[in-house]
Amino acid sequence: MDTKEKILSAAIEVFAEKGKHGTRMEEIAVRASVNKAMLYYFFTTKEKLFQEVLITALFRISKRITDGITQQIDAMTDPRDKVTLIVNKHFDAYSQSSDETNILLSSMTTCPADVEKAAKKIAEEHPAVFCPEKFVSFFEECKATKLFRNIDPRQTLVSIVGMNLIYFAAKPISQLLLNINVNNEQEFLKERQASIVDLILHGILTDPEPPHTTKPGSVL
Amino acid sequence: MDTKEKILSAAIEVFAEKGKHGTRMEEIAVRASVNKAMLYYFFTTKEKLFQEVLITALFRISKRITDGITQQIDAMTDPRDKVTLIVNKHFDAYSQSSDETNILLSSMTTCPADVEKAAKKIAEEHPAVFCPEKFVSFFEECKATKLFRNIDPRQTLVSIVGMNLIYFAAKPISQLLLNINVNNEQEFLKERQASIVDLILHGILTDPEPPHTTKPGSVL
DNA sequence: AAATGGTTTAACCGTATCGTTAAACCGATT
DNA sequence: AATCGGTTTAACGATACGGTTAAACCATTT
Repeated sequence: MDTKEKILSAAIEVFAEKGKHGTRMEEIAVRASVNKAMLYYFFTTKEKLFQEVLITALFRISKRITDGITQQIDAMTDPRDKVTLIVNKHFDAYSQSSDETNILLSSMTTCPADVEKAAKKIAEEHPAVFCPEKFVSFFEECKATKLFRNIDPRQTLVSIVGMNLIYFAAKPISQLLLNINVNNEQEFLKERQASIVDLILHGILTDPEPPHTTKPGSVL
Repeated sequence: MDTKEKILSAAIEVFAEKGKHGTRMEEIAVRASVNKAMLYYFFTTKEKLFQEVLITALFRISKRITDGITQQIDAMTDPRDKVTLIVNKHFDAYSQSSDETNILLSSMTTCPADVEKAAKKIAEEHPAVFCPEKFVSFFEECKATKLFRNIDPRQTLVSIVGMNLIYFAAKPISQLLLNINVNNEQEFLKERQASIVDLILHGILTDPEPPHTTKPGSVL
């Protein structure tokens, strides 16, 4: 791994832990086992390094979601399975890219303008990985065939993202309030994922009862 | 308003905008029209001031939710109305205490330990405002009468919080991805709130169809 | 082996920012 | 009017932190 890569991955770690403003260039240098001046040699300024980190994080998450879905969705016939896949892939992406998710979450609240900039750049340069409209039109189709109730596709997407993100965003509070013993977090995550799928399916399907063929989507 | 109060409310504003680490004591002083030394006179250190701010924020949000619900829930007979009320009051609390919500959101990701500490303190000192168990037992009752499906009450609560918080946490992204024109945000918020209620009702009720008596819960 | 150019280093600079301090202010008490 | 305690101020450390620089290093080319 060359120096620039070492810096970038150390930066992702530190920014994930401390947030944009809590991060010190010195700490990134130490964690990358690199002289501090190297950060400025490759990235010019903290601001620019952070933006590169943010773009990388957002890109990785989006790619994970999109790739996971596009690889499997065509093999499916039952729209119920497709919805399940969409929900599961969101959850997987957030739980598997936890550093990237943390960066995104903290940036959305402390520097939303940066997030907007990063999102716009990715949408421009990689339109294939950023495709909410695909989901929207899929939902529209299912509404047309009366398989889905009269729901707002965009709102539903926001809700899916919200339910999937919340636990990662609010770990301390959810654990405290809901008496989750952190010992078997794995177990809890599985239940959480299943619960989201269940709520969404019953929330949007006209007739949720018929069991769908398989249980797709990886679980951690 | 005395000096200490002036400092605290200025601090809430600044911490909400800039986050814990992005906030400068000087800026709080200026916004409170107070000499910087006064911050240290009343709060000793930035760390302690922040913790007071965090506790205040968490308390206000919790109180808003709890008060709103307890005032109206007893007048209701239909459990559908009660669920609607619970969801609506969460949404109202987050959208009305936007500074406090921002503080909570940014702290959860950049300093979760502080949030945990604050939450524990409130749970100890004000057990009445922190009552997730009430919601849980309400859900359990409705499950017993077969009015609710076999859902996990704790997971459902987390989902309610998640769907209600996500838009405030992720404004830039949701707006960008979902083509929401910020012009009529009010309109969007109403739709968002209604959509969450709809999804939850259909997601957890055994038979969601019978229309419920009134549309309770304030809308902004 | 000299030169070239990308890479790396130690040492340093300036300023932003947390926090301190000693004195002044000022209303209430005696 | 003297004093006393809570409050406020201007000025001042100390240092953490972002960023710079000039020289050294070193692999490759000529």
